[in-house]
Amino acid sequence: MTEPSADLPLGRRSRSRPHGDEREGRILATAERLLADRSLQEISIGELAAGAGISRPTFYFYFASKEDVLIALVENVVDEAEATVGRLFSGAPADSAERWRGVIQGYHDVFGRHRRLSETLIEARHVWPKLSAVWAGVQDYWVENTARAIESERAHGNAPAGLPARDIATALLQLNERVIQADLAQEPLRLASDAVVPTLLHLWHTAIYGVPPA
Amino acid sequence: MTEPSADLPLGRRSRSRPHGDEREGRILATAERLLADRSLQEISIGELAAGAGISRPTFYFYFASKEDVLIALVENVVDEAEATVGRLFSGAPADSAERWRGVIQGYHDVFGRHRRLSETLIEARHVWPKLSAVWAGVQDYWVENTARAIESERAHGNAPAGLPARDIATALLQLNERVIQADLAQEPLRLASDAVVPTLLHLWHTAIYGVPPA
DNA sequence: CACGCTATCAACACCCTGTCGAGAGTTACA
DNA sequence: TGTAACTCTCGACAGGGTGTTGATAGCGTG
Repeated sequence: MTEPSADLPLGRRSRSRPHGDEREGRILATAERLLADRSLQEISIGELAAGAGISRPTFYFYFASKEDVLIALVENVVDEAEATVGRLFSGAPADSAERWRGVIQGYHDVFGRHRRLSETLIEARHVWPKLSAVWAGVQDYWVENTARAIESERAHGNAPAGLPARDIATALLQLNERVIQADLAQEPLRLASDAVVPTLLHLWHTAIYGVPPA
Repeated sequence: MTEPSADLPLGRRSRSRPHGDEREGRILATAERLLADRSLQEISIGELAAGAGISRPTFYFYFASKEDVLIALVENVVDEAEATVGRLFSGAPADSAERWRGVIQGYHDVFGRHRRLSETLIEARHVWPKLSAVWAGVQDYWVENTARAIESERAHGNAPAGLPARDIATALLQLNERVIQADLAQEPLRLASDAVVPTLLHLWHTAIYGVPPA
């Protein structure tokens, strides 16, 4: 029994809830608290357990790994982002430049509101495959919406035809991700915080319409 | 003596070379070989040492850490990139669209030629501070050159004035990094390999000139 | 009240890192 | 040529992390 049996839902063990839900919440809260100072790699499962007032083996009763803790944390942020940005895609766009600004600003705000967690997410994505899949789903949702919006602008004659809308949308969202990441992590080479949204908007607007924003 | 004395060059111990240079080369070769299958995090120093035919403590005679091995490896790729792309900035640009295509293509080719190593570099950047500093220097060199080229296009009346050239250059290079990373790592959400250069070129061209490439 | 389920943890096996100290081999030169 | 210094090597250790096992305590329910 060294390898995990792949036919069980590995995430957490049980979904009945006598009162162990509180423990679970305490583990999550501890993780978010410790994340303020150190990366997830530097935080041990022992610390997470101690912070929640349980022993290390008990941690494994609630989560199969650190990765699962992170995923649970990330799901909240993702929900928040969809609530903030998703709205902008569904409503009728009054002014298109304003719509794109809203998308970029929203993306920037949500990540900024959970700075350390977002940083952790984007860094840890490459290390943990399950997290990677979760994040890919989120990205796909945004690319899909963006591509549809670009096509709609083209159909209305507001934007010229050109490269596939989905390709442009993919590149633009990866652009956002990287620029915002550099900002969050205060990387040595980054845009000044207040230049992030204008610069991104410039790239989005020229890429979509062929002209800079008004 | 638990903490390292910070006044020594920690990278390697000595610079006389009886024949230990060969060992050093074997460690690097082993690292590059093992990197083909697994991430650097998954490769232990014991394996690196075994691959080079030495014991684990002996590894520490040549390198202070795995990070230093990676940095040594990365320096080669960086030199190659500067040789390929740097040339394009110094020569007089015949056709400007061609020049930018050359920059993007060069960037893409060099990374593609060292796929796994580039992937490792970009993922590991966040984990290891010394590597992070090395990479920041490289990025800065490219941003500087790109910003100068944009300003030169503006001065010649080929590109309109607008946002600070350095901000645009920073965003564009981060765009490249992220899009190429997704391609190298075969992330689920990525551009098709042959769409990478055209799409990037479109974003660069519209961002700099306000119009799509011819 | 006894069975099953939730919840808990001490102890274990294992792997990884980095260091210490004792040496073997080589060179340099007195 | 003997010895001192320097290069290079590794066994053994200390310390820390992960994930599992197996024993156990309490709770609810038929």
